[in-house]
Amino acid sequence: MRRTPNKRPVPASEASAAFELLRQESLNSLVQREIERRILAGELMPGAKLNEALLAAEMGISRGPVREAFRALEQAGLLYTEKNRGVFVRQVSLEEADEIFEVRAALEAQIGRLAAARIVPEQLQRLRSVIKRMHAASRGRDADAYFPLNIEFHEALAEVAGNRALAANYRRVVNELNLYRRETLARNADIIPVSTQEHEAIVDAMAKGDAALAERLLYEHVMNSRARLHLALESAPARRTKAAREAA
Amino acid sequence: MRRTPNKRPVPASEASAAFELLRQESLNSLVQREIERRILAGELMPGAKLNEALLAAEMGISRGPVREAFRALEQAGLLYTEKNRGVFVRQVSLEEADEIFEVRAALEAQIGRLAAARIVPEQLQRLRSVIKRMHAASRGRDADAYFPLNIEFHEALAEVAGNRALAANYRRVVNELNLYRRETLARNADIIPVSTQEHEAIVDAMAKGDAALAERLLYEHVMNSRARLHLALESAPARRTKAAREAA
DNA sequence: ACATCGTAGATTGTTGACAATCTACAAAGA
DNA sequence: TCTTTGTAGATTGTCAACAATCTACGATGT
Repeated sequence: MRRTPNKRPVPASEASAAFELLRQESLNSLVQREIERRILAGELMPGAKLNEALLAAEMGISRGPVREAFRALEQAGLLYTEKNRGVFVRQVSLEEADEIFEVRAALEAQIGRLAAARIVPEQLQRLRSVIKRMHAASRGRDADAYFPLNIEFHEALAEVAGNRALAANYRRVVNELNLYRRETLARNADIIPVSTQEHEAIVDAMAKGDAALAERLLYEHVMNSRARLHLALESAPARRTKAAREAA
Repeated sequence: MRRTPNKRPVPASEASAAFELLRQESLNSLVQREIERRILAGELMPGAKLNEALLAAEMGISRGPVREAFRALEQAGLLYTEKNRGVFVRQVSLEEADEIFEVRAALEAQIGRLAAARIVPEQLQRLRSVIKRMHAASRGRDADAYFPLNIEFHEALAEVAGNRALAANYRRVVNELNLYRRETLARNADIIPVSTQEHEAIVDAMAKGDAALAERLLYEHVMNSRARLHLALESAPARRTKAAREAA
């Protein structure tokens, strides 16, 4: 590191690690990951404003790298910029979410098709273990436990498909979907048993090596998720969120 | 504009236009579009290095906005950065291109499904007009005329599908595919008649409102394009490009 | 009381300068 | 001749300062 008036010396044990880190990562990529983490963790809600100077000060750096990270995250669809007014966490409307679900369905269908053709017993076993834990969460009606399992399941599928470009596109789309009202999305315990059942059918199709079936089941699974979201919105109406109020 | 020591006064007629432009667009977005244009126009070949200071000087601005544009284009998949060495136009290998074709196939299939359900006579007429011009290019074996028609056709389909998120994803993926050896891709006159025929079948399916057929035909059309690329590579082997040499 | 105007403070957009790293090339040694 | 070392120039990474714009709020006039 060079010219670091605000950083005290670091113990040698950390020093080499920090050295290696800074050797290949520049500040803007660190900032980018940190902001992304805060958004996905829910610390930054959709519609929230990000202050350049404040963020830079928090991280002990200047505004340049922060601005670069902003541009990358804007392109990734997580932020949007209003000139001379600032950058904000993107808000995804229900209409946009509906559209993104259709993109996700297409990508997941392709993931299913490829994964069914390439899956090996070891990977199949891992998927079944996830489903086993899903059943447990389902019996306990434990939505907080189910949510990460759902992510793990689809993430594992994306890996099995063995197509890095496809997996990267899938991840970006899912990230965008998470910008739709984080707090109400898929936190409904009622849908867990149905969703688990669909997951199980998908794995069964893959065990049989039935690519066409896996493709169709995954497509329908995504579109069913969308339908379940709409259903949940109708039954639990108009609990307006902070982000939604700020938008209005 | 403020503090412009290197820009002479502008005639009043232009002034208001420039004023309105700068009112909503910041420099980094202008730089971003300019670089994107140069890449898509082939002025910047895959593997080429972009010099921050040089680009900034060419456009009469400082390096800050240029760096911001770099980060956005990096996220968009058009550039990649090697720390302390610079940014380069991304090179897409044949293996990557194969993967991206599978992503494109999934997206186009979805476009086909949706477009078949939503297309109106006016849009159908426009597609048929494109195909008519394709036949003309096919008879004349005019690859230079066919290439933009192909883009226009698929672009029109993406519009008909009526899903902005899907169209945006489609465009990014196609842009990435164009980074695979621009000079050899799809410039082969032999494939024009076959490709035109496939396009025609797709439009026919949409005219019938057969979503499932349109979906399948578009999927196969993309995968056939991939196969035709491989075929062309085998028959016209190892004409190594400047970009490929630099990569080695 | 209400609307309009104007000013002060805060925030973003852009710049130029400095530090760190890389690259090319020449000098020194085997 | 070949390899290694070292140095100068070029290029990237980061920073701090300045300019332009926006926002909030009070003064002014009706």
